[in-house]
Amino acid sequence: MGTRSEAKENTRQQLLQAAKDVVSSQGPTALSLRDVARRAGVVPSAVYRHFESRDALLTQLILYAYTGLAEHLETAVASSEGHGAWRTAANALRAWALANRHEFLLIYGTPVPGYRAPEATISAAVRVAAVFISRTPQEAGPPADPTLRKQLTAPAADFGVSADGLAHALAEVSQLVGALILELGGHFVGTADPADQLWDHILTRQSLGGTG
Amino acid sequence: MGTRSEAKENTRQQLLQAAKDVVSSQGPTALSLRDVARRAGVVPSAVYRHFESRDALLTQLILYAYTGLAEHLETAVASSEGHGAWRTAANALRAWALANRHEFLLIYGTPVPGYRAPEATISAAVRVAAVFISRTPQEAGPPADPTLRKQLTAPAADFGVSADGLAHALAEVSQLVGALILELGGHFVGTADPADQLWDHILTRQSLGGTG
DNA sequence: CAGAATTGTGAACAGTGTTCACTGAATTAT
DNA sequence: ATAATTCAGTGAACACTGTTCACAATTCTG
Repeated sequence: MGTRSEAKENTRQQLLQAAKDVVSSQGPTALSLRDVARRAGVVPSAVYRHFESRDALLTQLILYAYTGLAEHLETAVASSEGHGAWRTAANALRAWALANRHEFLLIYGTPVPGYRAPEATISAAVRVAAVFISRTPQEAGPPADPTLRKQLTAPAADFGVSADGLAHALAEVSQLVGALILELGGHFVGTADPADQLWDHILTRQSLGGTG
Repeated sequence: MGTRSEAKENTRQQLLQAAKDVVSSQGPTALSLRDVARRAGVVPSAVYRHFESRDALLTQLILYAYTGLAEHLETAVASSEGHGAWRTAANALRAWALANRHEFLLIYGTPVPGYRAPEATISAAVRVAAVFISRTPQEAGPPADPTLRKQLTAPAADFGVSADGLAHALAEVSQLVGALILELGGHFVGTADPADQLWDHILTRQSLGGTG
């Protein structure tokens, strides 16, 4: 230790860690650049040596949230591959969302203003999507419309599934994300709260879905 | 005119209108109390004669968003009652969400920090939910688990449907909201973008769903 | 008409993100 | 080895934010 670039990396990591702590416990709106600097033992303007702006710092946190979720999902499905992989992935998604609600909402909640996804974030998002897309049953549900199939054929090829399979996956993931958003937003209070049973019910519906 | 209470109502309405304009065009994070005061031609501290805080002002906007959506849905289904009412409601939901994205995210996106739903908001939320719940097919999808059915029986009675029907509605609404959240968040870019066809596909799946 | 109530004022406070001239030490070039 | 350059970190400033408070002015009430 002792080199300048090492020092730079150190305080950068301290800034990131402080920012993660704040977001994880209080959410992104509570993220103050000055507070982060304070926690890292540095003056506010020093943060600009490492990040272009407060939003750029937040963008980094979004990236970490994506990769954290992707790794969580991948290890979950890896330890129980085969049948029921979709259910395993779905349950891992919910477990992660409940344990990291602010990070989950950072990804799937209201987009942060002026945020344009950088390349690294996109690939991390694809990692998350791939876990589900590659584990969707091939011939479940009604076939996609010709227009939809045409739209999805190319991207489906990238994931190694059929257009119908991708359409199926997108529809099902929408349901999972929607249920979690509603649960985290307290929209099930008065009906399905806690939402554990409803979640199981949704998974059962999904595994029974299809034309036959 | 000329009375004090009328004047109070006037500036209050001006403040609300200004706030609505900002949120509608730039989203809630761009809502500045000082800016709202400026637009209403009043000094910042005067806002506190009408609203407890900036968050209280935002809460009012959430309420307006709820009632606006509820009215939109109700008129949509009223003008085409009968068969296909669910599809009509769903399409009205999407149309409203796309035309009022910030308001939609105000309701279903990341919850604003420190927000506790007041009574008026809850009843408006119920209005929205009721449009869908009362139009769900009774015997579609797998039956709910005993635990889930027990949980949902009482609230289902309030809506005049069975517990299974409510479980069905909650699952389907989750899918609709999830698809819209993902669409508005740009998560379909690269796959189902624009998402019109995927939306239709989801609605078709929903109308075909069920055990028979 | 006198007194109470309350809408709006203007100044102040603590906080925010961001910019910029600067310092001092580590790196590189001579 | 010495001089030049790079650059992480500093501290002061700017324009902004939400919020509070003593005060003025006007309307309502007894």
